[in-house]
Amino acid sequence: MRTGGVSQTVDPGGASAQIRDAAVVRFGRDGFGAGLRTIADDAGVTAGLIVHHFGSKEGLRKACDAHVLALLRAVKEEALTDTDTGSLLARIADIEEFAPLVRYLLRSVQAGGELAETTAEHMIGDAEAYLAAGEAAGVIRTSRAPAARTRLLAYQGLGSLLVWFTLHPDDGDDARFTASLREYVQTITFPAVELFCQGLFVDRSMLEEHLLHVPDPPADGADA
Amino acid sequence: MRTGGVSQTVDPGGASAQIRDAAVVRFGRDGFGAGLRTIADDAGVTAGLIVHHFGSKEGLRKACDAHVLALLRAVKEEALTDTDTGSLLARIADIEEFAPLVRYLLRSVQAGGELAETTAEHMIGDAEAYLAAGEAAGVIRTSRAPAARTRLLAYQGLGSLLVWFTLHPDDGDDARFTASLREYVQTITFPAVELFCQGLFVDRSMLEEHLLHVPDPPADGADA
DNA sequence: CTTCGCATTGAACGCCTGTTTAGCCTGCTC
DNA sequence: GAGCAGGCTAAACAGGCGTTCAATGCGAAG
Repeated sequence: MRTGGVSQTVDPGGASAQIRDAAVVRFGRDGFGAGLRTIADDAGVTAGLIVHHFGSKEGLRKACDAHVLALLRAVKEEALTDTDTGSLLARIADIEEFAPLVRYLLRSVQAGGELAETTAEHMIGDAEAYLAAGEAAGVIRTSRAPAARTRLLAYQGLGSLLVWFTLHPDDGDDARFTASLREYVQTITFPAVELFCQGLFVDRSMLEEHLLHVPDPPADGADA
Repeated sequence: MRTGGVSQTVDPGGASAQIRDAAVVRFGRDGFGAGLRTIADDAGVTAGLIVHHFGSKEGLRKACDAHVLALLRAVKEEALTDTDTGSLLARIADIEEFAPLVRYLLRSVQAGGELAETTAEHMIGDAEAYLAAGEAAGVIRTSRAPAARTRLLAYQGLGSLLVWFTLHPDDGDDARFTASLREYVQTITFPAVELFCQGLFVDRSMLEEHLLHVPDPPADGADA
């Protein structure tokens, strides 16, 4: 109904918004190799109009990037900070309306590029805030390399979600995508909690060995 | 010298092997969107010959998949089982000769498909063996959901490496790729050891809470 | 020496890509 | 009502894609 293209009576935001929305969906489904004509068909317009509005395909993608980023930022504001950023994303995608956004975001991380970096930094920031709050509340252990730990957790959370996403292809079916993410959370939550609570090794000998060999643990994990 | 294409005096394995090797390098560098003519140029042949030998582009990719998988399997046999499969991959890629193979593998995981699944299963198998050995030796804690824990660790290891790989593009420079992976290991090792030794939370209350809500933790993490 | 077979080539094909261009058609302004 | 502006379309363009095909050259077998 929304993507009909023929009967947009209210026309929310004009045709360019409609194109952008269709592009987010199509890019998320098929990746960024999707053709302009396909997107144009989805939006009920022509390929030329896309170029007319966005200059080029890259312009369209940047518009999508900005749109998705802004929308997810707004949504995240309302949600409480979650234990795991991957779980947070999955929970957001559970709201049917936002599934395409999350899918677009994952495709974007998969493909690399500016939004991928922004997303990673964003998740690192989230993790940092969560860890700091936990440390202050006394429920999270302090680390000898806090920044590196933050980065590790963010990469692990985003990365395992990405691997799951890559390995469980939905055929553009939002319901399947949502169900898959739900299954991901269900599969991963318990072992994650277990790992975070009791670690993996029975003693700290390995850690102390590392501390001997590298007296100065990496202070940060930032680069570029 | 090896990829010269003009002066293959010994011709190891024939031209089809040469094409395959060039394809592994080019696919690893540019992704699977790389054109047949580009690969043909790299190998010093024509696009038609590739199709003649491999039937189609997909046939070429499958040949690359099989080749890379066989080669990395052979290499891994020689190496001792490492703590982390990501570290193992990085260490293999450190041998200059194998960097293109690892890059191809990561591209493959990034793109999804059969080799991605095989790789994931492979890493899960490695992790399982490592964890079982550790449990038997009494250095690794037992889990209430061993299979799910194994899967989590494999996904985290592969996923964080993949995110790093995506976020740190080398321009097809093997040295940069190798250096990047080395930096990855260096960045991630300490916080990983710390996490595995002491966990993240100061007590087990969160775990016990989960055990109350879900009296039967997920026995396995397998699907499909 | 001839003949066969196979690796290999270069050109062509049809399709799809992003982009450009010319023109239409609507609605607003004077 | 005339004229202009701009959203929008259809067609064409140049280039890349994977694939096909006829023809070449070479090396081995008879």
